[in-house]
This record gives sequence, C-alpha cells and structure tokens, in this order.
Amino acid sequence: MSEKPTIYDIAKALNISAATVSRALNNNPKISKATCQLVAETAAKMNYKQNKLALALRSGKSNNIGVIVPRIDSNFFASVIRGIEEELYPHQYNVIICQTHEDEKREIENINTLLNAQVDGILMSISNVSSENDRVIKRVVDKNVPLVFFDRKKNIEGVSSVTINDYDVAYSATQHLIDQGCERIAHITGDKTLEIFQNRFKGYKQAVIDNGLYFEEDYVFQTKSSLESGSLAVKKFLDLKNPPDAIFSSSDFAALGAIQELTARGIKIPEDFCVVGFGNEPFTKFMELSISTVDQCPKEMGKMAANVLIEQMKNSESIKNEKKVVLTTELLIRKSSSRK
Amino acid sequence: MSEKPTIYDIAKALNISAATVSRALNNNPKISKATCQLVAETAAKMNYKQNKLALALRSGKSNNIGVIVPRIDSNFFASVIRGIEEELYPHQYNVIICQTHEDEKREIENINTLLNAQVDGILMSISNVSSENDRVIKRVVDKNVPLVFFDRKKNIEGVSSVTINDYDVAYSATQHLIDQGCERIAHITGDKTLEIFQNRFKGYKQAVIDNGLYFEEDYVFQTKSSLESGSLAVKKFLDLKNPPDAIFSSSDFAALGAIQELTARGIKIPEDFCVVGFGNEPFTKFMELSISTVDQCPKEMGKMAANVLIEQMKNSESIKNEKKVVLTTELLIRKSSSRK
DNA sequence: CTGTTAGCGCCTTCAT
DNA sequence: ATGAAGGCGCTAACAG
Repeated sequence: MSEKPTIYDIAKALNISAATVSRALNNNPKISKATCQLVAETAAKMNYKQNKLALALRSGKSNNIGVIVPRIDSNFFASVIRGIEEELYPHQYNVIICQTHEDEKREIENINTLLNAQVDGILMSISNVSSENDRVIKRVVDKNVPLVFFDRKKNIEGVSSVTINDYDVAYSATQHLIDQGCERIAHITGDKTLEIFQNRFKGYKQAVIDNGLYFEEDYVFQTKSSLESGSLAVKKFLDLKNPPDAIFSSSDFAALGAIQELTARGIKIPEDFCVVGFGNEPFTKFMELSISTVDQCPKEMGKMAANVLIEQMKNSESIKNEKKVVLTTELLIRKSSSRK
Repeated sequence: MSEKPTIYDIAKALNISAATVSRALNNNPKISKATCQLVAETAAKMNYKQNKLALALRSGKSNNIGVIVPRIDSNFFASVIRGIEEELYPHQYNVIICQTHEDEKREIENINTLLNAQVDGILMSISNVSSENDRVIKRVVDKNVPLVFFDRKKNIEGVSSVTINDYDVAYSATQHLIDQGCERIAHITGDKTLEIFQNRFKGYKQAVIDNGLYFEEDYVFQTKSSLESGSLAVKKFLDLKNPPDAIFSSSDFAALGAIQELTARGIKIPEDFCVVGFGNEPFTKFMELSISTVDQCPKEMGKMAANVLIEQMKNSESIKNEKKVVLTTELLIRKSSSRK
C-alpha cells in the first residue's frame, strides 16, 4: 500500500483497461457514469496520484515555470516572486527558482538547467549583460520557450518584458528635490550596463538640465547597493569644492548609508540635505527619519510578468507578439526630503 | 535546428544506435574513445540537451526538491530558501517553491502537488496544525519521500527537523531584560499551536519565575506578527493597573509597533521601557533606535535542512534516522534594551 | 462506451 | 564495443 499505484494497478483491480481508467480520471464524457465513479472511488481508496512526470513527458508540457533572479533574499525579488506565484498558482503551474548571485556563469547554467527540466516558460531578471549570455538567451527564443524579462531586461527580439517607468520616476524624484529648494543634486547609480540604472540616470540628468541647474559629472557616483556604498558616496561628495545638497539614490540601501554618514557629520536632514532612495524597502518607512523612495510595486510586476508569460504560452507557435509592459510607479515622499 | 534533438537524432546522424549514444554521453567506459568523442561533438553541434523529464520518469528521481513556506516575501523565509538553494545547487537539485499563505487547504494542496510532481524530497515550515494536515504529512512519510521540517515543525515519527533553541534564547532575552533592571516583563506571542511560539513563551515564563518575579497572565498577549499588533499590545498593557516595563516580543514587527506606540505616548526607550524583538529583520539594525532581537540564522537553517534532506535521500529505504537539529542562535543586544 | 496499440526520451539488461 | 528490446506512467489515435 505504501508503493505508488499507477493507473494499471487500478485497471487490474477493476478488470478494465488502463486507457479506460485514464479516461475516467480525466472525466472523459464517453465513459459511463458508473465506471467513472467506480474508478474514482478505487483511485481514492488506493491513494492514487497522477504522475505528472509521465504526463509531462507525454504531453511535452511540464507545467513548471522557471524563474531566474539575482538573489531571492532581497525584499524586491522575493515580492516579485510572490506575485508570480500568486498568478501562476490558479493555472496549475509550479515555480522553479534559480539564483544567479549576479554571476554570469551561473546565469547561463540556470538557463540550461531550466531548459533541460523542460520548463514551459521562463521569467527572468537579468544579472549580466554579455555576449555569451545573449547567445544562450537567443537559444531559448529559438527553442520557442516563452521568455519574459522583468525589471532588469535586455532588448532581444521576441522577448517581452515588464518594467517600471524608471526614467519618469527618476525625473520626478529629482524634480521633487529641486522643488524642495535643493540646488545641487547628486546621484548614486548602479551597474551602468543595466537599463534600469541607465534610465534612472537619464531621468535624473534631464530633470537637472530642464531646471537650469548645472549638471556635474562629479555628482554622479556609481556603486553597489549597500550601506557602505552610500556612506562612501557621501564622503566623496563632501570632499568636492562645491558639495551637493541632495542625493537621489538608485538604491535604498545606499540612501540609508548616505543618511547615516550625513547624520554622523552633523548634517541635518532634510533641513540641510535631502535624500531620496529607490525600492521602498521596508526599513525606509520604519525609520524615525523615514526615507523618501520609489515604490517599485514588485508584486504587481510579478503578476504582470506571469500574465504576459501565460498569454505567450497559450499562443505558442503564433506570432511573436513581443509585449513591453511599463508599470507606473509612485514616488513616496517621506521625511528625508520633506521641507514642507 | 530549432526543434529539440534527441539521442535518436544523434544516433541517426552517426549511423549508430541510440543506446550507444546514451552510453557515450554518460561516459560509459565500455564505449571506445573515438565514438565517445564523436558523439560528444555531434551532440554539441546539434545543440543536444538531455531531457531531464524522460530521465526522471525512467529513474524515478526528478532531481527536484519541494520547499513549502508560509510566504516567500519575508526576510526570514527568503533567507532560508537562499541557504537551501545554495546547498542544493552543487548536488544538481532544483528547488520548487510553494507558498501556503498560512492557509491549511493550500498547504495540503501544495504537498499533493509536490508529490505528484515526483519531487525527491520536501522541506517545509508548517503553517497549520490540524489533523487533516497530519494525515497528508504521514502519507508523505509512507511514500518514503524524505521530509524535513525547518523552524515551524511538528513531531511526527520519521520526520527530521532543523530548528533553533527557541526556549533557551527566549530565556536569555528575558533574563537580559531583567538584568537591565526591568521588573515587569511582558510577552507578545504568536500562534500558540506552533512549537516555536510555545517554546519562546516557556523560556520567557521560566526566566520570569526563576528570577522571583511575578508571572502575570495579563502580561502575555497573543497576536499576529505585524506593527498594528504591537501597538495594540502596548495599548492593552498600559491599561493594566500595574503595567509592564519591558516587552519580549516573538516578532520584530510587533516589537517595532510596540516601540512606535510607546514613543508616541512619550515613554522613553530604553530608559523607561525596554524592548526585545525576534527575527533580526533588517530594519531592527537600521533604526535610529536599533532594536534588540534574536538572529535566527536563517541561511544556516536552510543549509542545514538541505543537508539533512540530502543525507536522508542518499540512505533512502534505510533506517528511519530521524534527526533533530537545533541550531544555537544569538541574542543581539541593541539600543532598545541597553541601559548600560 | 471500452480495449489495443503506440510512443513521449531515456537508460539498461541481454545479447552479440 | 555495440545493437535490439523493453519499460518508466500516461494518453491519444484507432479500432471495435
């Protein structure tokens, strides 16, 4: 009783064929009500469970979706995955998670693993931009495995994407700082090969220029998303002849690091210096000095990405209806940039 | 070229049998070096990828591990999963994530889904304690599918678990509060049907008693892990004739809510009131008034759970070597409870 | 309505 | 050193 029964076991017990059992289990209308019920009962009694593996091999559909993210232990990606899972669950899809740890080799391995596992589709947030990468990704497209990027995307023909309005919201954030009376806005950015950081930078720069302020290369600091990076950035900024009086950071962590460094130096926020972060990490709201930031609506992003993927999986083979969804996000104005 | 080639395609191209191709691909020593290499080259050229699904069906091993958690978008579970994934990755296992949202029905569905998907093992953190649940979990054991609980466990024969020393660390936390001079220690607890909360409560209670303090039922407030719960608890506590002067909370979120409510009422922390949370959520460290808490070392927990599972999967069929690992955690003393 | 057959892609005896 | 055959569990023709 402890071994896993198959439809053959049920068939044998009932003296009917496996095909009939299969049909009955799938509620095929051609099967008499009587057998249908009999099969159902016996199946329940024997504790039969369909082997999805066999079904997958036969049908060519595994009902598994692969998700590739840089890391899972970040509030943003975890929330995106939650959204993905919530959307996929009613459709009977399972989610296989892969982390790249921002490692290019790992990213390629992940893609191959998922392809080997015969996933029906892949959702991914790019870690690295490289030609080797490009090749593997194109292979996914060639194999007709639906692929959707979210947040960190790449422009590849036939691949849909779900992102936020990075440019616009960066522009708004910068404009907001200027509206607060700040005149020398600095910017902390990330890996410049990634579109998201490029766009945030562009939005920032344009806002500065549009307001007739001086755009200063030294006001832009590229670094990782961490507290140390933020404090490092501040150190560098304050060493300038004409130091900035505000920072728009592409990372909440860097923003917090910056705030800590500024506070340590006795600089008052928001009176003397304003800061806006990015990502709406939980701590930004909880701080005594709450941090203004941009909500990336990760859950919605995950849901949307899953939706686009589902759509694409339905219309397989069909027209490559490349879809570029851009979600509108909100600038959350909090104490770190509110001079009233 | 875009269709997925099989070993038969390679065989045909090389005018040899599929069996030989299979053997060559698996580096079977009985295959001549020449064919071996030839096959490897052709496979590469044709961009052949092994179909893990077929392999899984044949071998009965899917190389997938199921992970069931209440939710993924919590720092704790996300970090555990990261640990799990890091440990499983070198062993070629993939991770399938399922969320229960604390819903019993969903939890049962998840287990069944994973069983149907033929996972080689399951790692789970219990959401609900119910008899229906018990039955399904026992079925997992009956089917000889290795199962390991982490954090929120259940005592079921044949099931290993990885937890932390909840009792001890709760005792330490309470003792610490008493050492700070606090005399009326309150406790915010969670779902009492879960062992972790029971143990934290017991540790708290024992420490109170051991120190000759009065254990007061009204000092214990059961609620969910949220800011509101914390503030609610404080409201209730301060309405008491003899209100407490410290809180040991089983949740960082409740601890923060409590702190906010206390601060709003002008109560000085830690001078007038001390607070210790649980979980080491990122924000606890970042706050201006950093919050004392317990680090649950989630990543290590994930790694350990994965290790125990791997061990169990190796020695399948063998003796039910039920393993109960208890990790030692640290009390992190920060400002919210440091009177010096 | 139901049984027979065949095949998804792979590996592994059993032959040779 | 290699080929042929069979089966993992399931379903979809194709027959009745």
